[in-house]
Amino acid sequence: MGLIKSEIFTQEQNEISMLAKAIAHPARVAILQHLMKMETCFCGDLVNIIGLAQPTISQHLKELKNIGLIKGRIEGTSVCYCIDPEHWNSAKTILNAFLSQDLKGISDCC
Amino acid sequence: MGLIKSEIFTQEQNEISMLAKAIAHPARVAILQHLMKMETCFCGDLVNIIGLAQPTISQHLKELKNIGLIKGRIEGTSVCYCIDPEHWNSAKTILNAFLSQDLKGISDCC
DNA sequence: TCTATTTATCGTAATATTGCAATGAACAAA
DNA sequence: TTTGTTCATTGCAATATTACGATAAATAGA
Repeated sequence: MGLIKSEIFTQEQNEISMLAKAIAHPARVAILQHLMKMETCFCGDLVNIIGLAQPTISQHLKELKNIGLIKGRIEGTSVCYCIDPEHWNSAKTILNAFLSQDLKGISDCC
Repeated sequence: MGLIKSEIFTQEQNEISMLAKAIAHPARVAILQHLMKMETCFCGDLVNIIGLAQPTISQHLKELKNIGLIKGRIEGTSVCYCIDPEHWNSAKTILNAFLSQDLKGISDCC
């Protein structure tokens, strides 16, 4: 089918999986790492740094923007992207809560 | 294409994205949440709890097992799954390191 | 105005993912 | 042995993702 049955899951489960999916590609990981490291706002040289074609980078940026992790501002003929601090922190909180649930009973039973 | 160009990324970037991909489906999130909550080892009633067909659950379990987040032990006619604590903690460390990189310069420039 | 630069969008091909029915394999119990 | 239970695997259809060439849109500078 290729179609996720989101209706049968909780909102939390869907949210966690959607945030994870945003990170589930090395190019998007690279973009986020770069934007985090930059003191100044980062623009479209991502194309040069990452070795993918410009339309491909543009597409990955769009996905990150759609889920809210980054935002962009047009500056002349180029576009300046940066992490959206609020959404980023919100995502961090949600994923951390999921990851740091402690394992009941050490559970190493297999 | 549909094919990720892993060669052009660092091992770290590939690892982060692969771990994220394991979590990038609500059914796998639900399975992991369940296994974390269970004091005892959890078996195949996942099919009843989550509303997906048995082969589908089996497939998701396989993916989680392949990446090492869970492991299974055959017990008579059924199979007992649980979190693999070492790999789980390793995954947690890697993802946390990525998530908690601090944003240089607050970077809210867009 | 004309040209160059930067980025987004469209269209498309290749591959991956999701989901399930059907089936098989392994074991337990009658 | 036969039957039932549990789970994995196979095969397939529908959809999603990844990647890029071609092109458009917007602006800057000559």
